Amino acid sequence: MNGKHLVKLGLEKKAIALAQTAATQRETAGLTRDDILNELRAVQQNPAAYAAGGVYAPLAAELLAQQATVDARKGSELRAQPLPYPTWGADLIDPGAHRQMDVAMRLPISRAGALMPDAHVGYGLPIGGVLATENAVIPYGVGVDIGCSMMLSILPIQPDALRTDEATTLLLKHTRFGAGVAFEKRDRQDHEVLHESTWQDQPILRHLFDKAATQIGTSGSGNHFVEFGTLTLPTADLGLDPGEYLAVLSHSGSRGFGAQVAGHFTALAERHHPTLAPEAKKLAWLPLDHEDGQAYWQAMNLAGRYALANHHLIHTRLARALNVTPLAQVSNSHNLAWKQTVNGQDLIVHRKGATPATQGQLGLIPGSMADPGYVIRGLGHDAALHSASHGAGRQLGRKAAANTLNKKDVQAYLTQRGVTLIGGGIDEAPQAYKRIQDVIARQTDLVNVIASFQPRVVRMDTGSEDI
DNA sequence: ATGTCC
Repeated sequence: MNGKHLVKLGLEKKAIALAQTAATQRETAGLTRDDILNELRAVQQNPAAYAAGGVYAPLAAELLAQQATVDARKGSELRAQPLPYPTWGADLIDPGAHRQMDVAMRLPISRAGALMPDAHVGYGLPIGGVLATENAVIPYGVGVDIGCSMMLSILPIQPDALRTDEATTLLLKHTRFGAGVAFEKRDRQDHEVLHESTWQDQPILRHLFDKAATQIGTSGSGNHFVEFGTLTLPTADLGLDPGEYLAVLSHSGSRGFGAQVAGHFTALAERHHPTLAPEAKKLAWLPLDHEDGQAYWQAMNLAGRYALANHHLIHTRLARALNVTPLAQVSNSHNLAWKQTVNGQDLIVHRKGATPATQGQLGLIPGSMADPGYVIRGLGHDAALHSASHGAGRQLGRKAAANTLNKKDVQAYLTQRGVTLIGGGIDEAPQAYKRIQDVIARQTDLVNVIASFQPRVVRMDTGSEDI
């Protein structure tokens, strides 16, 4: 037996060496060359049958590994051309966001997608991107802040009945902001989400429980906020008469817990797809029929419930301090994946900075720290995968905002609109965002606006450079 | 988004 025979079988370097070793043993056992070659062909045809043990086991293992690599590469290959997808407000969207969406639409698991008018560049899927996949979930298609969401509480209080200084005191006393911020043990908040048995189902959830328990009820950094403002309801809805109401609006996420879940499963997804093209690396996915995909799905949904619980605690404390019960509440997640039927197919719809907007569904689209936010009802637009924008969207990146905007202009903008700001960084300046009115105008076929909310006293984290 | 590597 020599190398030539083995090359003829179609074996490669490492496999040839293993085959040679096995063949030598079989020759010693008295088999003819033709018998051995027949055995080798049988191993090639069905390596799994020989992997458990015996003289051909090392060769069989190598052949199985080779096949797995080939399969993985094949399963991770991008389409030559992106599937087409509709865009709302293309005139407001920079080319970078489209380039990212194009890569997402080349994934073999992608089936449909849409770009919302607040879209801008993010990690992996662009912010404002909606992506429907088959039997797969993309951790970075959901984003780092899993379950990031909005909540509005409408209070039985006239807007001018709460003075600005009173609102300021309440926000300072009852909200906590900043990366890494947690409550002291004696101030720790409680919520039923912390009592779910889900926390015991995975090592990473067990590990992150303490962090989650100490951070629940806090707000993070960046664009997260809690604010008092005036809600204007032009026609009866939400079980309320038309009129003006004092309201609390918050933007918050799943804090360190969600961020670490996202990091863990993104790394896991990348290991699932080692041959994925570099431009799609941050779009690595987990199959939902695999235990890793199921684990992400469970952790993601827990982070979604946790983020909403976070809002509830913030709103409950503020309402209690005012000695009132909210008349109505609206909330929605805008960083999450949902099971949804698309064109008759059961798919996974990722919304990364996009508001679910199925027919009649309530949602919240905030503007900026000084511009109005809107309560909307979805119109269930099929091509938008029943979605809308999640806000105004960035016009300037954080660095660009810090470099081009100055405190004086931001203060003037706030003063003109009668907005008091506690904390807040220059990178969150209203001028860093697209005009919310423009963004809303580009999606009149996706949502109906039913009420507007003008911020009055806003609390955010202290940014790298204060305003 | 997150104490930016559990």
